Amino acid sequence: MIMSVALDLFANSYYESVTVRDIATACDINTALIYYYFGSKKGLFRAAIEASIREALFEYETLRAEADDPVELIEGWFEINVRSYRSLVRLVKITVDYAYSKARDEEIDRLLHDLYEHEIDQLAECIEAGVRLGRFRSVDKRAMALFVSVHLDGIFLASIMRPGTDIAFLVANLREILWQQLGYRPVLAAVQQS
Amino acid sequence: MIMSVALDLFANSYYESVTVRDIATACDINTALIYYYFGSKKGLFRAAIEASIREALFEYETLRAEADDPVELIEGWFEINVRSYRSLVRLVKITVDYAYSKARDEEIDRLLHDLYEHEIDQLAECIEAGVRLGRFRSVDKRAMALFVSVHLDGIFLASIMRPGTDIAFLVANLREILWQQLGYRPVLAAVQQS
Amino acid sequence: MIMSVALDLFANSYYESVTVRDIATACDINTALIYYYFGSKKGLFRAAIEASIREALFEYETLRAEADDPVELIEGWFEINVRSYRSLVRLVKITVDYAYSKARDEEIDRLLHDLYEHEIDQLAECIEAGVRLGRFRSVDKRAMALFVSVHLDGIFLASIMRPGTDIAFLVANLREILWQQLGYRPVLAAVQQS
Amino acid sequence: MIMSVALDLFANSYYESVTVRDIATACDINTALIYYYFGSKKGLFRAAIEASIREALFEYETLRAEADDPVELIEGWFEINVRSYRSLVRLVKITVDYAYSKARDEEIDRLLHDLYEHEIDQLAECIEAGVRLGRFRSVDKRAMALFVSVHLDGIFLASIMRPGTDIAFLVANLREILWQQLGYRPVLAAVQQS
DNA sequence: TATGAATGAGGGTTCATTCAT
DNA sequence: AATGAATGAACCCTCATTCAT
Repeated sequence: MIMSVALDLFANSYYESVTVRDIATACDINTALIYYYFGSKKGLFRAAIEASIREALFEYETLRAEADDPVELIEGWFEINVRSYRSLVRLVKITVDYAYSKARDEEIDRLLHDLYEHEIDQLAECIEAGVRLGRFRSVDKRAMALFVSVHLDGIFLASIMRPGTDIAFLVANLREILWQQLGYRPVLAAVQQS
Repeated sequence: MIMSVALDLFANSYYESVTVRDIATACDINTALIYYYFGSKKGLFRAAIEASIREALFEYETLRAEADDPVELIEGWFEINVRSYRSLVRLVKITVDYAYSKARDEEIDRLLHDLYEHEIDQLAECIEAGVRLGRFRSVDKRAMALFVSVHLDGIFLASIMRPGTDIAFLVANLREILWQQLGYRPVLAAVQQS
Repeated sequence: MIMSVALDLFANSYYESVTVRDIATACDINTALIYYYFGSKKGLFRAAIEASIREALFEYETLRAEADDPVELIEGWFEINVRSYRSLVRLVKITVDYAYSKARDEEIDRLLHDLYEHEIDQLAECIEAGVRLGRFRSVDKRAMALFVSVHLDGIFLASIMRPGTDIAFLVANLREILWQQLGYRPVLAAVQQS
Repeated sequence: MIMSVALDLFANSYYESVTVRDIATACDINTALIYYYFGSKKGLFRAAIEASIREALFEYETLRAEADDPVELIEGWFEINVRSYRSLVRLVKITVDYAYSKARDEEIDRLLHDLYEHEIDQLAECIEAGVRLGRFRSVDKRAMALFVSVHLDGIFLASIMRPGTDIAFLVANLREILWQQLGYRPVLAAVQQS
């Protein structure tokens, strides 16, 4: 699909430095065809970023449907972020680009806001549930959720800006600190259990 | 100074979407003059990013010269990041741009590496000193330093990507968690109350 | 055809002083179209010079196919040079430009070399044939061919540098001297009278 | 002197492709100084070409003052052209450039015309003298002079356009043909005599 | 006499976009 | 649905030239 290629190209440089011809060539199609499908370069960008956000939202949604236990959910959430690391970093990159672009789009703005809101809501809910179940210490659930979410962004940013960053290590570090903050003793990782 | 204006413009959109004419107009000078001084758009970019990095390094250096106590140094470091928030976010933005630019430059690469290395070294040193003095719990000093540094990047990224982000709050949050992790009780008014 | 217009413009001033915009305007097309077809100004120049050389080679080839008698061939060759004088001078001019251009091109170099080599070969062959048939005095055929070829260049150069030069007269002059050198008495009307 | 450097640069590429900065740099002076001395780029070009023409005229003048015998004069003339070949080719090149430049200048036009006229006059005079002395066959002196002059231009052009051209050989060739045309038997060159 | 700084005009080239087919 | 040809606007950069010193 055209959008997938465009997404990769947009993620690998700037919006402005990816030419429509580049995308067309990468897709092995004619330039004009992109206009036939997406109307404009911006239209293609919007479609691509929307797809990427929806994909990320879908993964979180899926996790929620599959797990129930708060610890399990949080662990699953960390796993997703390590597993889907590539496409998430890509999304972060494109979103940074978008944040500075003049061409704001309400639909995209709402989707982005939803994505972050959703992430924090879900984390906060898990924490609350854990507290309710007496497994976590009582903390400001939203502040803690925001803390984790922001740190994850930091990890993605680090993977962009600091060559040789070990994402898995940083996520593990964050995870441990989170459990400490929540006064939770993990059972020394899922690996041991199975 | 031309570089300062250029820095602002580069930080406020992409490298590619800032035209040399834009910069010249903003500086109220002739386009050709930029080429007279910097040789090329890339040359200007390099000069600007270098200046920004040096400025950040200089602030850290100054702090180190002024303070001695580890807690004081760390508090000072947090303060710098809140105070110089605008120019640091600007640097983060430009650096992300640079990370994806094809035109890598050894000098800039080294400066960026130094900047991060320096930051972590200094934090690690402070933590070690605190541990030696018996004021902090014994922890993996480099992992902890990396944790703080990465989280700070996350805060800057959040301020770019999430409208309405309260940097001061996020930094205070990080600070508190750091002290907790280090087993240190800060004595600062606002924090004491909670 | 774009190339033909470009050829004229290139021939009428320098390569550097003909702007792509000039050519586009003269062709009544858009500037970008030239890049669409030729990739660059240099590309257009190369294409134009190549076409000109091929055209000249083609004329000589045609002559050879049509005539057989050495005298006839040489006379035909003189005729071509008088008849196609405009495009040949144009080629000389462009070639001088090219000789001083930094952008040498193997393909063009070979074509130019071929053009001159071909001219001399053909003249030498004619002379040899004439000698064999006992119609010409025995001479160093290649030196004589080179002599004629070089003199023709001189005529073209003169037509560029000396306003009011009468090409036809100079060619007739050269022709007469050649026949004298070859000990041949032409039977053409105008010449017989003198 | 500035003019000498400019002459070299102009001769080695086009007028338009030599920048005033190039010349200034080559002279190790400031760009503005050229404007101080010559008023404009064109002014410098005019001064340079004038100097070159005068130099050539001076050489011919000198020859005339030194020799008297027609054969000697013609031989001397051939010698000058071989000896000063480099600066003469340079003049030819610059003159071709000039011929196509829009910036015609009456003074330069007259000088150029004089140069050629002078050359032909002198040759014609020599031929006439030789005929009068019974050493040359009776010929159309001006046609013959023009023939030699044009051929020499051809040789210079060939040296520009055909790599590996042997100027000395071509001049010797021309010389021999001239003597044949004049029915003069040279004493098998100065070399044999000494 | 000599210079560094500054400028306006324009040149080659690219690119998003459109149109006829 | 798909394409090759065509375009206008703009971009980076260079250059002849001027000016204050």
